[in-house]
Amino acid sequence: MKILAVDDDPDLLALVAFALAQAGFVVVKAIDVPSALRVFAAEAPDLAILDINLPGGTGFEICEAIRKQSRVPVMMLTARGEEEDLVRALDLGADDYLTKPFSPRTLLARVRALLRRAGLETGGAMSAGGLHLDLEAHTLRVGEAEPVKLTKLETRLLQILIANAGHVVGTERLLTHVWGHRGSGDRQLLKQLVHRLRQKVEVDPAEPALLKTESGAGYRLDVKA
Amino acid sequence: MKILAVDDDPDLLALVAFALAQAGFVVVKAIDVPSALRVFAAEAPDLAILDINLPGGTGFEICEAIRKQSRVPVMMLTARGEEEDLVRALDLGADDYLTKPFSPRTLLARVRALLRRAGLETGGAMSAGGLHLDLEAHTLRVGEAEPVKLTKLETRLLQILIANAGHVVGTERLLTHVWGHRGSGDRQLLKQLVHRLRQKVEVDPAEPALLKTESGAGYRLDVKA
DNA sequence: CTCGCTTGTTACCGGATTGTCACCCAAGGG
DNA sequence: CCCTTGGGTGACAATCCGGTAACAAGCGAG
Repeated sequence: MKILAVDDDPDLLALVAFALAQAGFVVVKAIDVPSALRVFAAEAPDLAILDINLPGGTGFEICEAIRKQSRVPVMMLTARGEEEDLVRALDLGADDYLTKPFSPRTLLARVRALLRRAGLETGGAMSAGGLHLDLEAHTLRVGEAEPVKLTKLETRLLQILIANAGHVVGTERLLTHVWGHRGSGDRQLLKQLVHRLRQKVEVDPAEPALLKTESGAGYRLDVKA
Repeated sequence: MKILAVDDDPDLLALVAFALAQAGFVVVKAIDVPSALRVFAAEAPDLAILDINLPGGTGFEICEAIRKQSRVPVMMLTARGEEEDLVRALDLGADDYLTKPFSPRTLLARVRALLRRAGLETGGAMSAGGLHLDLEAHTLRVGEAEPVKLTKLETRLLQILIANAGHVVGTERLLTHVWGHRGSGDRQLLKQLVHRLRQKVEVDPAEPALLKTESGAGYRLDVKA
């Protein structure tokens, strides 16, 4: 999920970007009107957060330009908190509005609400540590790296591992979750699946940093932070 | 357009109802949790405005109950303006939030924004990137080119793809949206539909620029504005 | 009824995914 | 030292899945 954040205050922009990145969003930034429009066209973000007061222009212009070509949710930020701004923003097609100062938690709650309203929240996405699994797109993103494409079985395996991040998941449970039933004696399948998954997601597949083996028990997803 | 307003303060409720009625909405009212649920079930409103503080309960309960059965937009009202309320409301699936006191104008602007967001106000047209889909005329215009005529199924497919432009939409979701039911095993229909649609809209159907395949997952509408 | 368009069905091709087998290595017990 | 066990690895086969074509079945308009 990609979010465009526009603000001319470097500190606030960094804070917003950090909060969003922590929550698993990809953030693209801009500091004025022209760069915001350029980035929007180039990156096609899923949501835009626009400061109203910008050097040489306002967030209203950006909002208006975005609305002409797209229906992505737009959230406006303002320090003023005046009703005029609010009404004007909503009339221009903005979807929400936040008054500075705001807490990162509030920002995230509102962003999530907007995405859900827009029907963009996949419903099927989970994350743990720096891992973000998209169950619908079958992709895994490790930290800020490019998403990796996964197969159906790999997705199912990661689903249960991420759901139990940091804890050992027994071989039997893995087998039944991924293949659902089976003589459940088929450990070879699991070996292969883990092997193939490691080739895709581990930096050094011979020395797994994420998908740890718990000898005699099962596997464990190691999450830092 | 029918709106449910819930508040235990008769004066405020009357004010809200009046403002909404002036703007052309049909308003149904309730003053506590049980009556709100009853009215909601009986009247099936298109939007709900809920006060948080109610005698013998809270608007949260109503919101939760509504969300279990419906996706209509919900707006919460509170006098407190505490962040806890905001976060909780949004987590429960509320779509917006207004702090008392508020002006009728603000209320209306927000209500309209919500309805627009919910797609209840769309004139039967949607666009993303350079694509413009007319749901009534069953036509698609790509950039500045001549509109292409679409069949019913093709329109439905594009509808969900455009609504999720740039994102993978899983096979299952596509099947249920277009055909709505099916043992969901009928991937062949989807294959054919996509194939036929590509013949119509892609410059080079063998090398799709718009309707991308996400192997093992689903399809994605690629928007390069 | 017939024409023409839309939708559903069957079949085949090629590449990706998954299942199977054979073998390696390391640890542990007799 | 030999054997067994559990896991990792590579190669290959079976199967699945998407793209394509051809054709049949539905269906509305005239």
